[in-house]
Amino acid sequence: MAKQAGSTTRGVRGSRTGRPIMALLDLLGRRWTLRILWELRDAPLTSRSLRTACDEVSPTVLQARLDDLREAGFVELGEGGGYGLTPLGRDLCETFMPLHRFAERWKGSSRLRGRDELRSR
Amino acid sequence: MAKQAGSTTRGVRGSRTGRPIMALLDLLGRRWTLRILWELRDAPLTSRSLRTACDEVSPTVLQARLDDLREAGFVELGEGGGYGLTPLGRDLCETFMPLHRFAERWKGSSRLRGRDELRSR
DNA sequence: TCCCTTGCTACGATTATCGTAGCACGACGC
DNA sequence: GCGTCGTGCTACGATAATCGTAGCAAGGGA
Repeated sequence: MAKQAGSTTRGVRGSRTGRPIMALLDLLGRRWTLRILWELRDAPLTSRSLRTACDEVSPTVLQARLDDLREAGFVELGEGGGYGLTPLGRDLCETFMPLHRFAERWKGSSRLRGRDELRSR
Repeated sequence: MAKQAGSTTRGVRGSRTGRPIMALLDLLGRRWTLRILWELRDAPLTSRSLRTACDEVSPTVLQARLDDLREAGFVELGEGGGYGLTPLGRDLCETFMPLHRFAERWKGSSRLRGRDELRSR
């Protein structure tokens, strides 16, 4: 068991605390989860175009996150293929929309350092 | 350089895309980041009580995330000790507050499976 | 001095994520 | 039938992030 990425069969960390906010924060705190939801905000995407949209994520994690999000009921796989948000997932995305405005304001406060120091890539 | 956790000196992934929302989604997508912000939402906490509040995170990651959040301008270390939100960080937390309501509704939709399948822990 | 708490770090072990390649299936044209 | 394309999805070795335990230096009382 615990196949490769191991997130599919693990459930949502913190779900036993009885506080759904913790389970939600944990789910959204996994890498690429927020990004995937963000990229699906407008229209459904196929797994491959979603991968392209997410800066060529490795398909391993992409599938793991899609499984997580499907299990959570935020994302579904359409009949003709392509991943899209469920009504619930759309609600969640609406909740995140103010983040866009905030991000712009954040940049405006010159907190994002100008110099690019991405030496590890 | 690139000390241990390596996130302090890495900058925010996606910052070179010019889209601050990407940098923000990446920062918030790191483990424990959302949780830390959530735990600081009311009052400042010392590093140790913050660690307790976050279900005993390992101090390595806690310090790394605190460095990230301080660098981003969301969190600051008070003079008498204890970490608290900056005005900007408080704004970000306000943006996240609707998430609490959503999480309750999410639980209500019986999406969080009743059975606890935490077999890997 | 002793004790306690603060923020913070070292370092080996474990886990998640990455990157490349590839599978099975179905729809198309020929 | 046959080849070619796209779909969702997986294997697996390599790399990076996270964990867990222990510990440091500095400061504040008693």
